[in-house]
Parts: sequence; C-alpha cells; structure tokens
Amino acid sequence: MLSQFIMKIEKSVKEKKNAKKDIVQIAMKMFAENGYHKTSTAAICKKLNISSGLLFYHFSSKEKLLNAIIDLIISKIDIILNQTSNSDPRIELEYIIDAFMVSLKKDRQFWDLYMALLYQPDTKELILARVLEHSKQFRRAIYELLKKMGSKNPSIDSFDFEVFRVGIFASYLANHDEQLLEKSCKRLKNKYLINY
Amino acid sequence: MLSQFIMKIEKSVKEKKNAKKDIVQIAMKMFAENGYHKTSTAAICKKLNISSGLLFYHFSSKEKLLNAIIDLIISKIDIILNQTSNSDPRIELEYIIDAFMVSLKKDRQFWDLYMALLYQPDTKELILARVLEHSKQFRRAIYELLKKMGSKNPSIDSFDFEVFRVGIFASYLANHDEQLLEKSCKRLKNKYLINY
Amino acid sequence: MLSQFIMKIEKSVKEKKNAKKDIVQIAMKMFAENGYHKTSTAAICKKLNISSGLLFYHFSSKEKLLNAIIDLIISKIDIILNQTSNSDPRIELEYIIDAFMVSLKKDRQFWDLYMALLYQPDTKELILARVLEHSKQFRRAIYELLKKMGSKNPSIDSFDFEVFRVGIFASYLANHDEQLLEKSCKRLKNKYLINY
Amino acid sequence: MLSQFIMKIEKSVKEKKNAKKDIVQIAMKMFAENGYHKTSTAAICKKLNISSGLLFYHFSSKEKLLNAIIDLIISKIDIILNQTSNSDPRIELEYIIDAFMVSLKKDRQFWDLYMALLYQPDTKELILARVLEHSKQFRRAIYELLKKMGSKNPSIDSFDFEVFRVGIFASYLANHDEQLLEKSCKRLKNKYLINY
DNA sequence: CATGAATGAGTCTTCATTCAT
DNA sequence: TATGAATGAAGACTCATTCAT
Repeated sequence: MLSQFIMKIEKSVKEKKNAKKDIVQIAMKMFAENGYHKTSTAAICKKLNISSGLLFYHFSSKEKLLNAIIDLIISKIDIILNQTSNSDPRIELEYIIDAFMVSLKKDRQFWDLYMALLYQPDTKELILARVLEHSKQFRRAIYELLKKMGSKNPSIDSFDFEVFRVGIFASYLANHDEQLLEKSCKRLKNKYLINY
Repeated sequence: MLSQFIMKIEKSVKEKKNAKKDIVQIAMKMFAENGYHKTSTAAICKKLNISSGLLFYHFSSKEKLLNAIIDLIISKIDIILNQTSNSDPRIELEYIIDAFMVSLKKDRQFWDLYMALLYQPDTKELILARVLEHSKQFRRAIYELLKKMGSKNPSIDSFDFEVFRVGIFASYLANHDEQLLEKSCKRLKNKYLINY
Repeated sequence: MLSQFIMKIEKSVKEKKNAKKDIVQIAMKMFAENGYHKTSTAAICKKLNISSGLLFYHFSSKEKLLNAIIDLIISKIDIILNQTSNSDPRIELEYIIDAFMVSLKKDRQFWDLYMALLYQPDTKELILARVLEHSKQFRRAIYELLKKMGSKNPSIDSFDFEVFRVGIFASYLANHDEQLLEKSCKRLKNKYLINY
Repeated sequence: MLSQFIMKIEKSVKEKKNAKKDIVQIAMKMFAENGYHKTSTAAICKKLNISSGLLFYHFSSKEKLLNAIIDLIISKIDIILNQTSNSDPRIELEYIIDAFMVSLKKDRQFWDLYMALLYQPDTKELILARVLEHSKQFRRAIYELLKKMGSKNPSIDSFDFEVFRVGIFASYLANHDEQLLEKSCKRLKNKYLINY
C-alpha cells in the first residue's frame, strides 16, 4: 500500500508529460531492432509500463506513431545536413564525411530503421519523398563545395560522390562492418578531398 | 459431377507437379509487391486457386517458403554472375555492367524483395551471409578484369567499383528511377572501362 | 497567456452553466444521428469542445446522460400533449393531428431517437413505460374528443385512431417520406373529423 | 482421453457443415435478445462452442453476418407474403391477417430484430429498401383482394389497411401485449372483411 | 496430392471511466 | 467547475497452422 503510493509519486514526478516522447523513443528502438511489423503496440506499452490505451491516446494509430518516428528521423538528418561551418571547403567536406561516418556508427539503430522503412513496400511511401529531398539537398551542398574546390565538372563529381555515399550507407547498414565503413570513407576522402 | 471430374483431369494435366513452383513464383511476386509480413499464406493460395493445405503440404511453414524463394533469388544471381565469356576484359566488364542494369530493370520485383529482406531485421539473417558471399565473389571477378586491363591497384579499384555498384543498386531500388540508373551505369563505365 | 485568459473569460461569460444543457442537446442530436452505441462520449466532448472529465462531472455515466435525454424527450411530448385549447372538439382534434405532423417533421431527429430507443433491447426498458403512459393518456384525450363529437363508440374509435396514429409514426420514422406522412394524416382527418 | 475422442466423433457426426447455419441461427437470436451492438462475436462463438476464427472464416465480418441474418429474415417474410391460396378473397384476407398475427407471436424475436435494425441509424440502410419493397408488395396484394371484394376505392382502402397494419406491428413489437395484438387484428378484420 | 473447415493466440483499436491537478 | 492524461477490459478481426477426409 505504501509502496504503491510511493510509486505513484515517483511516477508523477519523473514521468509527467514525458509519456509521448518516451513512446516515440522506445518504439523507434524496438522498430529498429525487431522491425515495424514484428513489434506489437502491446510490446511497446509493456516495455514502458503504460496501458495500451495511452499509446492510442497520444497516437491514434500505429501508423501515426510510425509517422512521428519518421519525423524524428528526418529532423535528425536535417541537423546533420545543416552542421556546416563556412570554413575552407576541403575542411568542410572532410567534416561532412566524418560526420556521416560518426552518425552511421552512433545512430546505427536509427539508420537501420531508415533503411528498413525505405525498402519495405508498405512503408516506403511514408519516407521516400523525404529521402529523395535530402539526397538532392545533400548533393547540392557537395556540388557547391566541389565547385569552390575547383572541380571542372562539379555536377558529375557530386553525382558520383552521392552514388558512392549511398553505396557506403547501403553496405554498412547491411552488414554493420565498421572496418569496411572506415575504409570506404577513407576512399571517399581520397577521391574528392583534392585540389582539382 | 461430370464437370467436376473434367475439371480434375484438366487440372491434373496442366497443373500437376507445377504447384510447388507456382507457389514460389507467385509468393515471390506478392512478397515483393506487398511485403513478406503483409502477404498472408491465404492470399497466396487464393491467387493460385489452391487450398491452404496444399501450400503447407509443400512448405511446412511460411518461413520455409521464404527460404525457397531466397534460394531462387540466390540462384538467379549465380546465373548473372556466371554469365562470363572469356573474351576481352573491357568487353566483359561492359557486358557485366549492362547485364546488371538490365536485370535491375527486368527483374525489379525480385531485387525489391532482395532489398526488403536484407534490411528487415527479422529476415536479414536469412539472406545476409549469401549476399556477402556474392559481393565478395563479384568483387573478385571485377578485380581479375581490372587487373587484366592493367589497373595499377586492382584491389582498390575493385573496392571502389563495388561500393559504387552498391550505390547504384540502393538508389535505383529505392526510387525506381530508370534515367538515374542509366546515368549512373554510364558513369560506372566511364570510370572503369579504360585502359590503365 | 493573455489571450488564454481572455478566452477563459469569454467562456465563463457565455458558456457558464450551459454546459450541462449543451451536453444534453448535442448528445441527443448525435445519438439520433448515429445511434447510442455508435456515439462515444469522447465524440460528444469533442463536438462541444469540452473535456471528457466535465461530461462525467455532470453525468456520472453515459447511461445517466441517456436518461437525461429521455427526460427531455418525455417532457417534449408532454408539451405537445398538453397543447389543448378548450374550443370546439373538431377544431381541437384537427389541431392535435396537425401538431403531431408538424412535430414529426420539425423534431424528426428527436423522434428518430425515440424509436431507436424503443426498439433496441437494451434501451427499451428505459423508455417503454413512459411511452405506454403517453399512449394511454393520448388515447384518453382522443376518446373525450370523439365522445364530444358524438361518436357512438368512442372506445373503439379512439382505439382505431391510436393504432392508425402509431402506424403513421412508424411509417414516417422508417423512411422519412413527407408526402406519405401528409397523405396519411389527411386520411386520419378524413376518418375522424366528422360529426357522428 | 476417450471422452475427448467420443466428443470429436459426436461433433463430426452432428455438426458437420452445420456451423455456418448454426452461427446464423444463434446470432439472430442473440442479436434479437440483446441487440446487435451489445452482442459480441466472442459471445456468439462461446455459445456455439466454436473458435472466433471460424465465425470469421464463414462471415468475413460481423456486418456480413448481419447481412446473412437479414437475408434470412427477408426470405421468411417472402414465404409469409406468398402463402396465398386463390380462394375467396374474404377468406384469403382473413387468412393473411391471421398469418401475420401468428407470425408476430411465433417469430417474435425475429420481428424484434427486424424493428431494431429498421430504427437504428447504422443498420437502417441495410434493411430499409427491402422493407419498403415488401410493404409495397403487400399493399398491392391487399389492393387486389379489396378490389375483388367490391371496394369502391381500393387504393385508399389498401393504403389505410397498410397504415393500420404497420400500427399493429409497431404497437405489438414495442410492448409484446398479445391481448392488444388480438384486439387490433380483430378490428382490422371488422374494418375490411366486409362486402362493400 | 489436395481440400477446406477449424483453431487459438495474437493484433490493433475503442471507450467509458477515473483522478490528480 | 474544468482539464486531460491514464487506465484496462473488451472489441472486431487476422493468420499461420493442423487435420480429417
């Protein structure tokens, strides 16, 4: 009886208003680890120690929850994309490559989910448009940097860069081999971190 | 009664022994189009006009069916990989690149499923080892060709080639943009179809 | 912050004390339109822009709310039943028939709910006794009028009248055909608006 | 163990292929007794001692089950409507009235459900069209009979007859008062079983 | 080989209701 | 009075799988 009371207080102090965010966080992790379809809403609630009603109070459906997670992913990528400092383009390009490599390692689960959603027929449409937008945006940034660095054909070079970058992503997110990731990032630097 | 009998004969003549193959074919298509989890065994049976009992007679579980499909996919890739003629290495390399491009377009559903399985946590383990094996094998073939063509560093070059190839795959299978596919294959040729 | 404060004042000025009545009104409308079971308390609250807590503050349960609505319906019928003026019985009878016809059209939703409650097993008991009471009361009024008008057998005539009236109600509230309603009311007048 | 075996045999002997019909029968009864919304599919299955999967195997949704029940109801009415013998019109009219009265008593649950569906907003559309069709058909039959019996205005008379009949139905199905039912049927006969 | 009725655990979702604030 | 987050039992429905025939 007393312990119940204490638990209630603890809950009200710690978890107040955090339920919605907690759901997104845990659900993202679980979707990434076990897949969207293999993760039941009940399992999410159980892990969070909340009622299933609460999940549907905040997110009216499982898909809405997924959308909230996708929003989070997209916003994370936005942050990475906008982490540019207006310094020397070579330094900046190196920085971008490193930042991506670090993020791939650090936020791996999050990128795993990204890939799973992108190549799963029934979730692809939820994320594809935004992925393409980011790719375009990213290629544009590379284009500007390569141009500044004196590339004779920044359009072609940034295209190659982007295809290579996607290759690195796809490889790493398939097998999670960090050595290969580092090797391919080094190759990327070797290829484009030059003065044309 | 008679018509039933006739139907049975027709069935036995045309479809006998094909059931198992048919199931694999249709299931592969449906898994590719709608996803493994979103495709029920009942839906497969309905499309094939067979009873669900028959499906489970041939494949004792849905996962066994998936394994059969994966075997089919792997064997298809084997065929593509072994389509080599011992002619001029430049011609052969060009042929390989074209063959991949053609296959991506022609067998798109099949590659779609390949990617879906590879990036879905609960199916990844079923396919990853074989994918890595193929990648290694493929890189080896490219290595040999580039070496014959006089590459100074065929190890590095074949590595780059493979990453780029994966990038092409991942891009095309995300958005199905054929123009981009052709453009990036052309770039691949431009980069490696040279005499070193 | 200020605007929130202003909103609160506005609310307190306009809507204070009306909440309970508003709930009854809107709930009645929604029950009539979509059915009691198909109308959630949450939906009612949303339409009224109030919290679900408030609804349950005023009505401790959904059924209590339904009871309040039934009271409203019954009181409405009382008003119709008591709209008698002690004038010529023929005029009064005609007036009653017209009043019913007008009410059926004007308060249709309200009568729709009345019928839905009466023929639904789990709500029937809430309303049946009062419906029967009204029917009796109504027949008595008709009895008196027909007697005054010289009917030789006002008991039989008022019985027929009441059955016919119920038939009009049941027909109109099933298909909402106004032409049929008018035609059958005209028949009712033709039959009973005579000097015996 | 043995008893289980025996039960299985009993089941296979008695219930084979009857499941679908049994579901319709029991569901109709339960819908009539407790209302469509208040009767869960689980409750139906429990009463029948079958798995919930089986219900949805035969009827892909609860509403489809309801439709099957409505079909049954409609077919029952069809039978009643077509129980005409080409004898003397007065005898036939009397027979029809009696048949309806008997059916109201004997098949009460079934008519209760009929009314519940007709006056419930979300089920009305499933049944209204067919109810109107039957009413029209019925009135036409009465029209022909009254005409044969020498009615000067069979159109008006059959109209009155139908409204009165609906009144009888609506009254009886509201309160289940058999005395009143008999009295009003007698009135119906008194009014129309005459030689004009 | 082939059928299809039957199972039962599992899935997402709804909803009246409570309660701390 | 009023809020709205939280509950939890119940709801309809799905689906891989089994088995008697």
